[in-house]
Amino acid sequence: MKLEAILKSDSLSAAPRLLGWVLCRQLPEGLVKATIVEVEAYHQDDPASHSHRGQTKRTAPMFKSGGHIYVYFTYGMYYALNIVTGPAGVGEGVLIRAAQPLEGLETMRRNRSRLTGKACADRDLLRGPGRLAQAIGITDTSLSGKMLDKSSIFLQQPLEPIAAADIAAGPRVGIRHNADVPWRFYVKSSPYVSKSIRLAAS
DNA sequence: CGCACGATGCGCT
DNA sequence: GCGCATCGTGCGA
Repeated sequence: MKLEAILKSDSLSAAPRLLGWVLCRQLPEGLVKATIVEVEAYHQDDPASHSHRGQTKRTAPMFKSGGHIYVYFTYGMYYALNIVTGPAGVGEGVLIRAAQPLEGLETMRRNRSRLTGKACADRDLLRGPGRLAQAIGITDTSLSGKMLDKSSIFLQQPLEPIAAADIAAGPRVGIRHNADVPWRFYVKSSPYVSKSIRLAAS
């Protein structure tokens, strides 16, 4: 399936289809690549979504057309990366929660250790939205509202398509409202999904 | 191991 | 003020 078609669809359809796509980020030190293994869908009618209470300066990118980027800052210290989906005017998107490192491991390790001061296992480099953003060098919200490809972030087609049988759905992580709906999607066989999910799945 | 809590700043009521 | 689409640490078993 073409990326354009995926990004044009609503977040619930787009989220599982983004699994397996390769997230790429061009940094001064070099190119960094990782395979997306865990995502969550958020849309306007969803009380857990930032777009639910309407458009604000912060959430405006969510209301742009599919393929834009939405970056938000939370818990006083973490950033999280979302891919906006759907038509312009509708506030929805897909949170990238975890990925498997492919290229630029050195750069990612350096980016992560810069904050903690400690070494980080390869498996943990991109496990969780906050860590993922750190590893690929997102240190502010300046990418929010930019378009994929026209910025330093873009997606490449999966090296191998993820089998439908290898995709699982479950409740989303860390939210209060609408916490029961199974709008988190992840690659069942991947050891790179976040820990709470692996516990929930096992 | 698992669990509980503190860090830390911005958007929203 | 409060709460957050989180993470690392420190403690006890």
